[in-house]
Amino acid sequence: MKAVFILGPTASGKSAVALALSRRFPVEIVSVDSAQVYRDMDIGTAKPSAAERATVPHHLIDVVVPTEAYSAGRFREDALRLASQIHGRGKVPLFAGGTMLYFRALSRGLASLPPAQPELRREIEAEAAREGWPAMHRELARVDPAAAARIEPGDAQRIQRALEVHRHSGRTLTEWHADGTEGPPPFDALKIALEPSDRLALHRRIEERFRGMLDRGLVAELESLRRRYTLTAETPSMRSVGYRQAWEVLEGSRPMDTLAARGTAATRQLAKRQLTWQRAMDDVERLDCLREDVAGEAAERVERFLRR
RNA sequence: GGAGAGGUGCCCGAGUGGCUAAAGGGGGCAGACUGUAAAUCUGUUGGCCUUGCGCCUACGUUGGUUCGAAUCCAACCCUCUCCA
Repeated sequence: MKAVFILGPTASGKSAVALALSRRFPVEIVSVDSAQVYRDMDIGTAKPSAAERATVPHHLIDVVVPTEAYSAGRFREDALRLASQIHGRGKVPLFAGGTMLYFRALSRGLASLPPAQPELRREIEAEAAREGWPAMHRELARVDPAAAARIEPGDAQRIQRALEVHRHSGRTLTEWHADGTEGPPPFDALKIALEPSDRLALHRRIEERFRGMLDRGLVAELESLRRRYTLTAETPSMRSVGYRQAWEVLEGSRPMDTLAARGTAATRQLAKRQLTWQRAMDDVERLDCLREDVAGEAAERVERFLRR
């Protein structure tokens, strides 16, 4: 069993490479993208167009509504299930995207942990609102000193998660982690990482791309999302790059004319974080995404890999 | 032409005599990261080096008051608002 991974920061041209590969090899594309999973969020997540999606099956796009929450754990399950279905059809899954935690969850596995408990999260949130996160961190230090030592007192999200796991299961996060992870998936993967040889060139591309999103109506898309769904600034989908900045404009807390600059900066930061992950990965083939013929170079690797 | 308000580090912005290389935010840079990850958090951010309670440069410009000025005074330059 084989699979191909194409990972890279935003605006590195992953989708184009994936599509090019799909014309030469019997693949189905599985998106590895924590924002493209949301239905009706099309412009800001740079989803492949309907026409592109018609040429080759794309999976894990539009799988939840924007009010829902997705997760790394759910991604792993979905991805493994899809991989086996695709293999069953005699094809090769092509995982393409930029959510590095999802890639990691897929290739190394996660510790088996209880999933998110929305009611508990609300409960913890309410307590934190009363007593402050430092107090919650102290509580964590009592039940799970190792986790508390690892997690910064200001890191509300991780404190919440650690307390949630403990309150829900009676076992600490540290104990769960000690059980180890699920391990690698049941297939061989060729991992191709797209990396820009020149960060500034990528930054220019990002700026152009974000302005393009504004021209195509990112703000109008968000307005329509707000009409159709019950969303808040804290809804996970609304915290994604571009939507968050546009949200601030619609709320009046930021002037419209700063949107392009703020959105571009946020996208740059995203790309940087993605690259940090990528650089730390081993067993990946690195290709310069700025090269004219990246797709061709990627195709060569895939050719060799599939023939092996 | 007259009356006000204002010019601070890459940007925004606080600061009315010493504790100020200058709060805070943004941006930049670096780092952490196990079911929210396009998330969340941490550090750093004038220059130089012999890395020192060091030297230099810096709060529009020039000059002045003072032991000491981003902070007070004068003149000048520029920006904005209102009146003509």
